[in-house]
Amino acid sequence: MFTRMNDSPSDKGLRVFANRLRVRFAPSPTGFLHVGSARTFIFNWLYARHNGGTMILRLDDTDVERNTEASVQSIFEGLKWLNLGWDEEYKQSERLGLHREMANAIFEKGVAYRDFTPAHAEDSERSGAQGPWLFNPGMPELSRPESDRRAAAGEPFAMRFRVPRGDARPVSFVDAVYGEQSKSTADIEDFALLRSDGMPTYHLASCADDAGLSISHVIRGQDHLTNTFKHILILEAAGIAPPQFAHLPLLIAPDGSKLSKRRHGAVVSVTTYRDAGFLPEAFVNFLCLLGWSPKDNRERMNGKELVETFSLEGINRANAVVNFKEGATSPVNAQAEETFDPKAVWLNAEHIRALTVEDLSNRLTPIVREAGFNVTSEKMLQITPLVRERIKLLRDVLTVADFFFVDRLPAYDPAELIPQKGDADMALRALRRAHEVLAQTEFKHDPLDQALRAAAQELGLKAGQMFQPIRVAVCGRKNAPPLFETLEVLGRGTTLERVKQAVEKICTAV
RNA sequence: GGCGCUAUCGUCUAGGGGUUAGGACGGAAGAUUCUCAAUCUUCAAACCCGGGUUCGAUUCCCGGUAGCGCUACCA
Repeated sequence: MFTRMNDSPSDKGLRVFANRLRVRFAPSPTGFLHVGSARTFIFNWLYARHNGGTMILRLDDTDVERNTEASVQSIFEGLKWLNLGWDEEYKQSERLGLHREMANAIFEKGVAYRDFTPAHAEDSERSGAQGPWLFNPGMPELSRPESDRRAAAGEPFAMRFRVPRGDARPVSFVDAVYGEQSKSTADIEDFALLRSDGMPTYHLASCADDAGLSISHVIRGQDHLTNTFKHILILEAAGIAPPQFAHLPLLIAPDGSKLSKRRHGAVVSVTTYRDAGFLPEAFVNFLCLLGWSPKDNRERMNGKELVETFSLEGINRANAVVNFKEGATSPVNAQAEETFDPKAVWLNAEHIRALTVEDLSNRLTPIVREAGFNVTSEKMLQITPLVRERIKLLRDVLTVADFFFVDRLPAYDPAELIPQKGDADMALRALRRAHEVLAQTEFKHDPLDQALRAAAQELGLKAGQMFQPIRVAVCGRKNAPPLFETLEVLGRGTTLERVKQAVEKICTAV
């Protein structure tokens, strides 16, 4: 919890939220919503809800060069799909005054200095990771009078934090996940607070806003673990007590590299999961299981259970692999299930089966309609129980139940109509007899079952030998939902028509 | 290069000084229903390496190795 200390840069912007648990998710709008970011959002949200705290969304948009409105929209789109919500919303770019005040306060205190080195035109092959380590990436510090003179002359400068070096000391904090952390100031460079265009850097803006918004717990990716030492330094200089930190292990690709859209494709974007037919609750569940465990062997959990069970103690420290298939193409196609982490797909199927028929039906209907089929809600309600245990992703309904939606069956191989250990003649006999039986049997499960079994016996066929040709005739393929339920939904007219067509198909094929 | 973090089945993980190292996904085999799916049963599959501490380490400590992160006027 932030407690105000003396010396704070300003009272403006430092609203005091009395002793409440407040967390934030602070994405920078430079791309789509990444699965790793989504998980960070979820963990923050869970922590807030579990403890009755406040969830804040803050757009960290201080990098004017890279931010785009499209990205803002795409992040909202992803978050909206997650369907978790948040309580307060801010934009860093609207809080610049606060950031500058903090920078100036630190400068006036003598803990920061101006660096007039021109900004490097950043290039991709920034190999600064080699060579000797520089405590000051820019230029040596100028005397204050000269610094003032050049600043007054209008020369642009970046503002750097002067990290104690000759009198190096350890900077430490306790991370809720990684435990005690410590690093010597001798190993921390003079990082920038303000860019030469006057915009704050991430470090400064983040600290100022976390303080300003009274963030009590900063839960973020482990890539910020070492940055935290800088943040502690900033906070110290500004006279503000640091929040509680909890760093999350990172989500990585099967090859151990970090998730990147360029290298790994659409599987790293949240909306891809939405478009492929994942249930948001299943996706959230899946992400939770990456780097966190309820420790009681539970896998499928709904939102309520997650909120009840979630704790920072359950978070582990090793990076987690999102086990998708490398090099997969568009996930919204027939191979979708091969593309995603198998566990995500399985969990989705689990959640689908846990849905009520009405709920599932409501989620399936728009997908079917968008695919160009006219289907009434009533009919979807009938079809849903037949597909529920056969689909893993919502979109699978299009391939599993297609024959319910079309007027004419797509072409299929007449050989499919021939039953096990049978021939074309057997198929013909079965179908002709089926046509007669179906013409006069009530289209309900039990009567159909009895009549068709009796017919099979009459013809000296095994039940399967009777049913299979009918199944293929009405579904156009061998693998389909149970026959009698299917016929019931299809109705007599369609059924008889398709059986008749099957008979003709065999005749012309022979 | 420097600094930091991490290391249990292919993947996600539980566990922890003495265990047959547990579960899940995926894989294999079988049972079951009119096919498929679902369900059930069974099987294969792991403590990175080397020292130390200890009666005993996968577990604790140190070192190595590997991976990841930071080392930007990106976040």
